[in-house]
Amino acid sequence: MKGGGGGKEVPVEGEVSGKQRPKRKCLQWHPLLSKKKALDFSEEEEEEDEEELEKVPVECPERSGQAPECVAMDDDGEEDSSEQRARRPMNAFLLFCKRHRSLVRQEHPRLDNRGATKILADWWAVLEPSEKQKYTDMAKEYKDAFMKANPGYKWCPATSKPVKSPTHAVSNVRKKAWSLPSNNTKDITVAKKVPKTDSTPQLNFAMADPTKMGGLSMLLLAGEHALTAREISSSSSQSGVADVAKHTGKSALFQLAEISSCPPELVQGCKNSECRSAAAPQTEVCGLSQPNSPDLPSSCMRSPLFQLAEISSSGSQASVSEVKQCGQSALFQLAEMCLASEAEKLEALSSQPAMDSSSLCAQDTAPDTSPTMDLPTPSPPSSSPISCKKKKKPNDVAKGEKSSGSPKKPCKKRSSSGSDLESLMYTIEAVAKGAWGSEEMETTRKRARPSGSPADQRSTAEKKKTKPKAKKQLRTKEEEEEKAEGEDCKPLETEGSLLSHEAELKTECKKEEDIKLDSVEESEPHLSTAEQNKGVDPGSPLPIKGEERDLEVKPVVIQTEEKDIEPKPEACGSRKSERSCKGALYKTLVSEGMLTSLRANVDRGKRGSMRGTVSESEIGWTDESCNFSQPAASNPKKLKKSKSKDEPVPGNLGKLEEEFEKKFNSLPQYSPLTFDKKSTAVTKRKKASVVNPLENPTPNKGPSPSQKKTLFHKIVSKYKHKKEKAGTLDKAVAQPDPTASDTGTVKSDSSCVSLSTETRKMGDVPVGSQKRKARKSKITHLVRTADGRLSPAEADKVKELTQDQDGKPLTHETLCNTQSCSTDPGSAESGSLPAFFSLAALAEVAAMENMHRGQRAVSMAAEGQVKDMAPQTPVLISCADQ
DNA sequence: TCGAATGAAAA
DNA sequence: TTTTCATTCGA
Repeated sequence: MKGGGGGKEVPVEGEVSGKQRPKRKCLQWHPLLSKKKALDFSEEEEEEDEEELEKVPVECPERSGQAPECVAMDDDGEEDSSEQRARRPMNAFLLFCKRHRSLVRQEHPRLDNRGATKILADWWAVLEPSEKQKYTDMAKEYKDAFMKANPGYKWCPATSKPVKSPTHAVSNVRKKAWSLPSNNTKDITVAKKVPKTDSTPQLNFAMADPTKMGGLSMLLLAGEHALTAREISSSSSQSGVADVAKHTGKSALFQLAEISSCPPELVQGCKNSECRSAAAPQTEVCGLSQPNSPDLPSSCMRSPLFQLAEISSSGSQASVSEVKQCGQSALFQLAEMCLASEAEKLEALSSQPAMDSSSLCAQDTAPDTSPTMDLPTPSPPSSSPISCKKKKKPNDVAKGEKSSGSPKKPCKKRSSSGSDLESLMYTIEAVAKGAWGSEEMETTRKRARPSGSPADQRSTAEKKKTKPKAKKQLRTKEEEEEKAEGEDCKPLETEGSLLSHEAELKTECKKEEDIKLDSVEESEPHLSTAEQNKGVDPGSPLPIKGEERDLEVKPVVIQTEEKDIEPKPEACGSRKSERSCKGALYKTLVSEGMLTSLRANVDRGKRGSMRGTVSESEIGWTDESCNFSQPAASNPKKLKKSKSKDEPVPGNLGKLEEEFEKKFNSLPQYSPLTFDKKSTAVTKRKKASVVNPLENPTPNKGPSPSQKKTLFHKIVSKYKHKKEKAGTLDKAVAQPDPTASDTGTVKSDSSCVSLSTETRKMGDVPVGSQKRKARKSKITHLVRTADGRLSPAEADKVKELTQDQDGKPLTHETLCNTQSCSTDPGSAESGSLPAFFSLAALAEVAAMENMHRGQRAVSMAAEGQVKDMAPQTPVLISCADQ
């Protein structure tokens, strides 16, 4: 340990830091440090955050924190003492690994890091020079920045430490590595704040804890909202809720939700009290994270919107048990209020019976629950944040996959509850209007500004004002959902409407726009798919629903929470009559639930849980795939943001990191498919199998499904043409092309072909240092014959894969069930598109399992043939599964 | 704590 | 030329 202390200089606070821990030894260097740009965000928020952080005694860094210079200082200090050393900057490969590991893990949940690393190495090897160049440049830039920050930095600290002892230290440091970010953050924050608080840095440091980081990052990423909320809750007094609303543009409701959810609130409210135990103020994040732990990872992946939702939900989750005590009340109340007001308006309209919702919940729950599991973990909070992090993750994973832990339910509900309310509101209105389509949009907008509505009268009026933004967000979701419903009739329109919604949202929400958009985008596909899968019901019921709902609306909301836990067959039964029309509520809930699950899965990035839920997988991939397929690819921003999720980066840094992340994110993230295509490596195949399904969904975002099909054909045709030229196209890198999905696919295809040749070369050619090369030879998974046959070694792997697939079936089943419920054989088309993606994936899997040729199937899929197959195959599969 | 990869820097 | 170490996180 360090002691840094001594060395450190840290003054008083240092003492605190003194406790600190060894972490400091290696501070990670963060590019931001050098830059230290302050975030755009209000500093205040940051400060508060810091303050909160501060509470935690952190490390010494404080000093470093004070000024950017400090960074250098730290570095120096580091030199002085091993303690402070900055971490060496990551090289291109590491950056690549960092960026893609999650993907690999997603694809191969079972795969451990080693395996993942191997795969990554393979990918890296396959990666074209131009592509690599990006990472190389990034690494260089990173290094340069690092060096600037730490002029005297020596790669090998002091005398090479004897491997072990130093190593240990290092290892420790590594884990703490995050601390570095924290430092950076501090620095950054410091730069901003420097003058203000010395202590702040310390806090940041605390944040540094991986655990916190995750949580914070999540929160931060989610948006300043959380921060804002904190401020508010914290009573910083600086900004009132209204102010916050202004800043964030959030709706009051939203804010409330956040607050309720937010630890800060808990903290304040309960701060000293038990709540804290659940989530300490500093730990708040942890607290959140704990419950959300699964989320954390996901958060990375998620879009801001999701994060927000999570936050709200998480808050509730975190406290789940506690929440009841502390948190939820406010949110729920608000929701109720809103509902009531709207209900009044809509009275005529109607609401669905709780029953339906419950039933839906139950369905959703299954999938969702797994991810949501957070609750169980909560206990851990007491433990240090770090512990929380790791522990939780595992838990999450475990839970995610199977679990059905009771606690989960609450989470879901909560998350859904908040949004549900809004969604319900919208839905109701929409129903009343009777038009889900474009009109809905308008409706939602109107709602957004509830002022007009009678409800305004209520105390909620204020809230409403603020709400609009939040509502908008929700709306988007709702709209999507609604659309989804409507999709039954008009699938295509949905997208269009979404787009329009987005546009609207943008106008209204300045700050959050991006985030929302992202979220929206993400959500859209999910929702649509989910809804479709579920099989939405007949549109007819809608009107009816409205009527019934009126009365029950409130109850529904409340019930929702309670019901979450319990499926409540009763409700289903009673309302079931309406069953034909699953209420919009259900959908909403489901959709939300889906989202939640997705989030968790996504976050996890790893685990097979994703596979379990199609939607989840879709989402996860979506993000990634987006890069490829989406035209959006051109817009790094969105992608980046979404990607930001990927990076678990520290919450504190949030802002700073964001910038850095942007850069980092800007780095192309290649889909497994790409690699697969490029390299036929078996491993990749596996991924591809998974990926394909996932990717398919992605496209959804962009073009409508129908369009996709068309595109597909186009692509195919293009592909053929291009193949000839392929050589040039080899790169097949994803996103770079603005052209979007089509291009991506095409590229991949072309790349595949061309790559195959090159790939082989690559494979043959030694990639890295010769040393490594030797090791590489060891790598079996890569081995593959030109034909695609597996080498013996591969065979083993294949087996493994098969097994993996075996595991997947459950997922499929679940999907199938869902679909079956929702989809009627005939309904197909609307559902088919979304469903089919997932199905396609399933089909692939099935193929894999059944076929020794699985490989081929995969390759096929990769090429895009799958798409053709997908529609049909899925059905078959579904049947089989069932 | 190891390991699996690659790369950069130091020894 | 060889070592370290950077990231990641399951065994």
